[in-house]
Amino acid sequence: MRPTTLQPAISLAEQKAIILQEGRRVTSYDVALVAGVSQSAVSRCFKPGASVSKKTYERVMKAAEGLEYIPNAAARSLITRRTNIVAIVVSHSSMLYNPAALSELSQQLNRRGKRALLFTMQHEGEIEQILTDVWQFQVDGVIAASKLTPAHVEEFRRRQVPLVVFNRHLRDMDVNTVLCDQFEASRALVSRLAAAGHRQFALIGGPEQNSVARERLRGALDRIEELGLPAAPVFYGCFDYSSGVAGLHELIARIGAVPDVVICGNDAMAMGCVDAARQHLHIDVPSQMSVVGCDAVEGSQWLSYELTTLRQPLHKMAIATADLMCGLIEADGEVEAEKRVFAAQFVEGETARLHAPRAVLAA
Amino acid sequence: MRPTTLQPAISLAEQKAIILQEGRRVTSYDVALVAGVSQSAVSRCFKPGASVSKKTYERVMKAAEGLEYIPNAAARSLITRRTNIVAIVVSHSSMLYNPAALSELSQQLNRRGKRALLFTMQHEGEIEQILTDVWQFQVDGVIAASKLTPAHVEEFRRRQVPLVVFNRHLRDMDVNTVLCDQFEASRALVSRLAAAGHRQFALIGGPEQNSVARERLRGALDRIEELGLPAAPVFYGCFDYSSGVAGLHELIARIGAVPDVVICGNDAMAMGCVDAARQHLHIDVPSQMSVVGCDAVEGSQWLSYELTTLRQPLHKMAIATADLMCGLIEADGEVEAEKRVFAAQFVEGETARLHAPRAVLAA
DNA sequence: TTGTAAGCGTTATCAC
DNA sequence: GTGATAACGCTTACAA
Repeated sequence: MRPTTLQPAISLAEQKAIILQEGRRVTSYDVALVAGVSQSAVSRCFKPGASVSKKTYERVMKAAEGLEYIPNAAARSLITRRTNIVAIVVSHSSMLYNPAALSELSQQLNRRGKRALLFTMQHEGEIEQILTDVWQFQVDGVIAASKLTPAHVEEFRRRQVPLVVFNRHLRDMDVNTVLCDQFEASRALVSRLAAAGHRQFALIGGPEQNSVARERLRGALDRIEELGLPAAPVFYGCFDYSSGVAGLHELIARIGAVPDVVICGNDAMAMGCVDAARQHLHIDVPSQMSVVGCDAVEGSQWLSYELTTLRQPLHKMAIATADLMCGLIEADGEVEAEKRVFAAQFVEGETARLHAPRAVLAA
Repeated sequence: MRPTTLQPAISLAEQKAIILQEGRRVTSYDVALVAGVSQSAVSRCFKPGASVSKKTYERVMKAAEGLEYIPNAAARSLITRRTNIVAIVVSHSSMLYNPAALSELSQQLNRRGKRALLFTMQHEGEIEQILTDVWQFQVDGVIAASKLTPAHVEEFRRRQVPLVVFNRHLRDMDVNTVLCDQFEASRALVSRLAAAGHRQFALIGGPEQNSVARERLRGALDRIEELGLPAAPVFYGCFDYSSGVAGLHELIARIGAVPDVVICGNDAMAMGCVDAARQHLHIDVPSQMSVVGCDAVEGSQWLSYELTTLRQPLHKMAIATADLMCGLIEADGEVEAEKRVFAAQFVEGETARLHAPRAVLAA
């Protein structure tokens, strides 16, 4: 380290010239030199709640401003073992189909003094590579909206990196989780639709590997069986609009008739299904067939759709996730894994018939 | 630093136990101890293209794997002055209304070995706070999709942090920029619509402060005037669906008649406008009135809308942005500011009449 | 309250 | 090729 000789304070302009000439960055040492104090005094001035005299503080701050000094986070984190960075791991598709979630998460983290390091993946398989990077960057924690194996979770524990799983159901894993109870929501949805007289259900689900999509399907199928309704065919889509279009055509072919109601794994597919019904097949929605989505994204409530759907309390979930994460970072050690489960909110919309018709006609 | 005594190599298990007991992280020093080499040898093994013998390399890697060692990026960046982190500054609204842009950018950066540190802002005013953070984190560069003052740009230059402005028009500023030529696209759009016989234009723009929105308006107004068409009233919305609905009502009130065509600053507003026309006002689109959007987002091409709009080559723009940024980081010094301008692609859709009717009737 | 000095975990520059 | 050793810019005992 450079000697911390305490000279009577060099002029700001002089020091600025030196820095510029040497082509280096402004350090706390430069500030100390100009302010005429020790380097550690400068450091203390930038630490909230440290003991510094008013006089010292002012001289340091003046010098710091003059030099446009800003502490180097890398150097700080090296010793504090905190980066104030939280990684968010998210798939390309959840970003496209539910951008609000990422936006909310990022905002809630920012509000708590954390920054979001974004990792997007095309395929869930890229997780290995991403985790290697995550370890390198020494992030304070990871918020994952992606599939994780027990081995991955175990590695988080070993490395003592806090992990919160967002909106994924990691069955039987002891891991912090914030999610919406898709299973229960789907069950309740089926109950309500059945009460309105719907009997033949058909399902357009998300990708088979996706845990959220799976839960939604499971809940619906579970309740359909429980109620003794006719078996519901399932079409596995990939969350995009065209899956909804293709799904409806396929399901009708399989059943050999128009189903009473189609439950879709997200809104984009539901809107595809509505459009296919109305525009390709001239089926009136909801009088001839009901369609239900999931997520209540922006466009789903626009006049051309007014989709019947389930809204996830994204804002609350983001708050819970950020709180949980910050708690874990503070705790800095063994804490019981916590699961915060939220209920989905039903959005009535205009694409499902929710009351029994005057006279229920048997087909 | 700890002494680098060269003992004959300690056993992996033993060293693991020590680390666990001391509760510290695995360092290159631990790996060196187990592999029976110097710490600097370990460092070299993790630097691509460094000169190490095969034998040393293998011993080091074996020890590293056994200890699950991963280099600490903070320590590395302290000396290399590279963090491999690029900040992306983006407003809440562009994230919601154009999530694909962020997704593409993040992906292109990842592909080039850079990570994206995400900064979202609610209001463009938060930029000050964000920049302070950006300097702290010593990011290698910043991609900004937000308004910047000349003072901000100057600070980037002073701090020698590469800056690429994405899809914003910073008039008269010497700054790297990747954007779509909104002005020209709007002019061309008006020309085409005028050729199809539209005379009375009306405009629903984005927020007045937003530079992209402003360019779109300017281009349209410019060409409308040039063609000697009737003055077009402007409604300033805020990029959301309801602005489109409100905008149409307001514009019709102002003109005292239904305009021939409404040009909207983005797709969400255009879809609002289409819905308001069809469902509130019973105006047929496009036979009685044309509506044009901008961006060609996901939902705009769905059957219920099939919006006439302008597509920005987002993928290409993201590639250009990432390339430009990486080039700047490599160059590490004075480079001429570069502006890469892309042309918007016209999407015909079904909400605008694009050919002159058989007989053009004067009102 | 303040200054001294010892790290944090790397990379880079040397001799050997 | 390899190992000492000096940075990088900061925080934090500890001594004064």
